[in-house]
Amino acid sequence: MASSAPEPPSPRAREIVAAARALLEEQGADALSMRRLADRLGIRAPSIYKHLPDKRSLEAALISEAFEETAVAFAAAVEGAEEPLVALAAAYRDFARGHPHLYRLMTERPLARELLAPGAEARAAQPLLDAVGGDADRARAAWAFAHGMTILELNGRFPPGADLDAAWRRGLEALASEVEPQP
Amino acid sequence: MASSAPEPPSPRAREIVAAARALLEEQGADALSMRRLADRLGIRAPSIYKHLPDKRSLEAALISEAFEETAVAFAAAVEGAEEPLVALAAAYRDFARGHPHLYRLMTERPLARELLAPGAEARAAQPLLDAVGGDADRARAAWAFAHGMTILELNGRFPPGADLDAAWRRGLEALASEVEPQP
DNA sequence: TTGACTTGGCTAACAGTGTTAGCTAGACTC
DNA sequence: GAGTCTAGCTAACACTGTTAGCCAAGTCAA
Repeated sequence: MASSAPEPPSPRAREIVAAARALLEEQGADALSMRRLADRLGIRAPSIYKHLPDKRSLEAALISEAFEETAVAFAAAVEGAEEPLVALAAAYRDFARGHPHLYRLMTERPLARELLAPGAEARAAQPLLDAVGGDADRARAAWAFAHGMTILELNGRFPPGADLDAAWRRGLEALASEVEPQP
Repeated sequence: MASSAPEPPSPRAREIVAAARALLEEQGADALSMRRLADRLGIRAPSIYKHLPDKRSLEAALISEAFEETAVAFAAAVEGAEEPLVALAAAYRDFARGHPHLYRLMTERPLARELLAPGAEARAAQPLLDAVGGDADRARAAWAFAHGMTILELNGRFPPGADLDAAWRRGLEALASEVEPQP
């Protein structure tokens, strides 16, 4: 039933994924075609299928890798921070701005979880849960806010002169504190 | 320099856009190809180009239409509401759940603003600005939160059992009130 | 050393995508 | 009636992901 257990990638598969990463980051998702990827590797597109079952798994490998990187970056940002949520938000935004195409790939479609490295998604999410003291509702609201700000900015959806730093601050202030129980 | 002024669509063009809307809503973005659209209209794909310059404009027409619809729905939701931001958020979420493929089309890529009906985007945004009393920073933070919750839900990114109503409430409570100036 | 098997390339091909060029039947207009 | 415009058509191009089948080179066991 599961389409394919995520076998540990061979060295050659890892080379291919690395080339795909470079291609994606340099030229965006539209440029990440099997033929262009093969070109970059000096081989023909069908040869890629000797190492990876299909394009979905290639993308899943990129996403797994990105989850591991964000897990490290976010944990470092939260560690010892005075305002963990603010620090985490800054790290989140930095990652997305530094890797816009990768960030889009990670978020814009339903996740092929069965193809990801087990636990990668959870490891990336852990620093946020820590930052809000385990309050899952607050964590989800904060993630939604951060993702919304990020993707709307990446997609150029805010007006040109908009002060996005101010909007980030406004949202984080609102979400930073515990909510008092309703009287 | 501008790729093409958005000429007022001919009646036939409007029929084509209507068929595209139905196709999109029923079967999703992947199904919205020029050939499948032509099939539904009983013609061949190249004939569509007699009425619309390209697929981008077709999508832009769908997005314009959706902006007009949301402008009406959101204005109605805010009008006379006790908690305008909460009412607006409910209307926003309802629209996205009722038209998930259309919502994705509207938000997932940079907007081809030059192809949209002039003012459509602004009309759709106005109710939010009203709901937050003209505070642009709060409006952007609220939009980001709502879009984040919406698209992460549509993409199945929250864990299966997650109480999203609670996360929505948590975020809206935080964003509903003015922020007191920092002491 | 030889024979068998595996690895990792290759070409050719298929069905699908958006799009363009060029043809034409019919309707409309002077 | 002649000319022109409209809205369809077929054929084709350059792409996309993917499969089938071939083959040279390397590995390994008898």
